[in-house]
Amino acid sequence: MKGSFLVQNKQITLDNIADQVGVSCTTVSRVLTGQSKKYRISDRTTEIVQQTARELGYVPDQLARGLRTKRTNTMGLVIPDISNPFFSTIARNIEIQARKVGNSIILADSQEDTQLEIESIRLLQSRKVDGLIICPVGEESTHLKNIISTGLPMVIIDRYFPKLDCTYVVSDNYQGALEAVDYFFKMSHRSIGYIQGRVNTSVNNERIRGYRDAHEKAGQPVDESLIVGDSFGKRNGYIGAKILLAKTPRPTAIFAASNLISLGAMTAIQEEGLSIPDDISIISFDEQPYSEYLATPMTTVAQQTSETGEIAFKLLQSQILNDGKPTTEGIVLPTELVFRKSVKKLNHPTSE
Amino acid sequence: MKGSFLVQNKQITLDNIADQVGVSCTTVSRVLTGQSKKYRISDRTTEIVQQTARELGYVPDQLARGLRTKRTNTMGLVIPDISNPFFSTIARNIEIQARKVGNSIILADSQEDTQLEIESIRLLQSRKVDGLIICPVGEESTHLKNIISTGLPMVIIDRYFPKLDCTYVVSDNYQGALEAVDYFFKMSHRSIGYIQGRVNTSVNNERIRGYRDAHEKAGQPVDESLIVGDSFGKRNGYIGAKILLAKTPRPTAIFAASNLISLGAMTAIQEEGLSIPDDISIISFDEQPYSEYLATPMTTVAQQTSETGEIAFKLLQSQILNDGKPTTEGIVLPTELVFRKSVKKLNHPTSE
DNA sequence: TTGATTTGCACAATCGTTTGTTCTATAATA
DNA sequence: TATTATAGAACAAACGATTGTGCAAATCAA
Repeated sequence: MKGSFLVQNKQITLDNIADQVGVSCTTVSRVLTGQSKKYRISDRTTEIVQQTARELGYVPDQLARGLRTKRTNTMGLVIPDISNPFFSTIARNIEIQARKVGNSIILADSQEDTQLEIESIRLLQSRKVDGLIICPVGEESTHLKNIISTGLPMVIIDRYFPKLDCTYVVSDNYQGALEAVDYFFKMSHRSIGYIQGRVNTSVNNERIRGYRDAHEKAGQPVDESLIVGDSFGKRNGYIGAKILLAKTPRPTAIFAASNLISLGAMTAIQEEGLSIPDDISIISFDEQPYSEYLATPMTTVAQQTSETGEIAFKLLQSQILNDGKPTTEGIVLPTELVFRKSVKKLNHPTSE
Repeated sequence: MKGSFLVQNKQITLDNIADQVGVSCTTVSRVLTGQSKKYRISDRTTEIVQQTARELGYVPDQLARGLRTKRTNTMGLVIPDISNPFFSTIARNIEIQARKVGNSIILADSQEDTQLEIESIRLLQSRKVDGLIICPVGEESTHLKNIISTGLPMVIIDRYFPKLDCTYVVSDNYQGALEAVDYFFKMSHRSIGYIQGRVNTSVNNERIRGYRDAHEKAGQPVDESLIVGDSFGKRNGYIGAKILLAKTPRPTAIFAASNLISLGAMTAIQEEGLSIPDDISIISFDEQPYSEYLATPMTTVAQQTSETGEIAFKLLQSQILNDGKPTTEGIVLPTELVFRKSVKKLNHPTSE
């Protein structure tokens, strides 16, 4: 019984409606796209067409429509790891904005791999997305340049490329890092380790710049050996912390470049039998829902993730409406240092 | 200069290639879809066509292709909140599997709203997805029944509907809850609060059943007033915990139905000046990357999120290949109780 | 009544692919 | 040499929607 004679229902088309009403499919199309007035379709006809369309449960075929109009109302989203709350929050807000205006999002997870990123883009192009929102994984940008030359509207999020003529939405990584390290100095720390993310990305470069400038402001030289690490992942946090903690004298503070890095660092700290903030202070980039619930509530550099998503979508949309030409160079969003318990005030500077 | 005379590059089509090579577009199509042998296209022609396709940078138009073949190699994914790590992990694994076979995922966030869920489904249908993976938000299922009668392949994840003839992938919520509450009893707890999620969902029903059966096994009556709450969100966790903690005598343990619920509960516990596990023990559904780093490392019921995504996609795919007819009734994945520090062993039962 | 307008709609091409069928040389067979 | 196979490729019709233009009938002006 159950579904054994199931037959794939046939799709209702404009022609079906046209036949039933006794008009041409042209007329049906014009009615259903709200162009009755423009093409002088009588009120009576308009009424009947709408009625039967409703009765038949007509759903426009976006493939056919897109083929003809060259607009799919679909955008591609390429991010390195959708399971990372930082990105999934961005994704969510992009999707919400998109749906508000009847657009859909095709999601591609590049898995932190430039090759997969390139493939993803190809796939999205073949699906005729109207535009692209992308968080590029690496320092490589020639494939991005290619997209631009293609005329496909694009906005880059989280990272940006100085030489690329492409709208971007990023956090003020420089300011965020500067404030964090400033704060360490204010709390009398002098030896501050930095576990960085992927090197040569704008994100990382800017944060390092902030780290350095904070040192300069404080009149402290930068100890290059205190800058460790090479990715935004948890494992790198663990390794980086291990290295820092093994140094003598041990740094009194760690600045972690991502939420995952700080998680990894916490494991290392725990293993060394040290405690936060008594033995070691820590500030982490990326505010998370759980930040305040950690063993020691974490002082973090919060980025505006929701806003990033919303703004990115709106910029992309305006670029699409502007014939594909960018309407803005880019937007940088301020960060906020949220103070909690993971930084200890030292009584006296630890270094000479 | 930069891009001011930018012109949207024209799309390369089969016809373009055909013209250049001097064959018909039929031939080009057949070569490029690997049907040279089948249609006896000479090796020479095959070679040249492939060559020029490459040179011209041909990318097939999936819209046109889909229009003709009725297959888009695109699937819809509808989930209540992509920013929730539980769902984003599932989403990630779905996407990874999908891309392995050249499929794309259109993401829709229903925002825990049945109305939006219905709209999302409509939108996905109009985009001609080959199938749907959905985590329905509510207890309502008539719109799902409609999809099934439409013949659109679908698999439901996380939740399921007994009366619906649709493949599902869920966790063994009953077993997970049973083990957790069992464990509480083993640790001599007798008064165990349960902060539930959305009522009348299969997830919640099963967990409550586990909660009850564990009581029965232990020969303990269920105090209905200890079952509180009505959603999987953080706010509900806070409110639920507030209510439980205000009771006299205060329950000695709380079972939280989601990661967000336990986060909210922790705020309440903190506000009451209580500490975990000394004053109150807690077990939370959903293992998270941060679970072990919490103020008190959290004992959790871990679900197989990655596997859920991977399996869901594969089931959907096999259903599609099977002419839309389900190949399995459904799959339930075991949970695992991961022991940490948030449950205290009581020395003697607290109640009579 | 005649010509000019307006009203209301239909024709047919088009978007880029796929695919069942047909067509034309050439090679094989008798 | 006449006939039949076969290899190699082209024709043309879809798929479902949009859209510039054309064409009657109805209305109006004179």
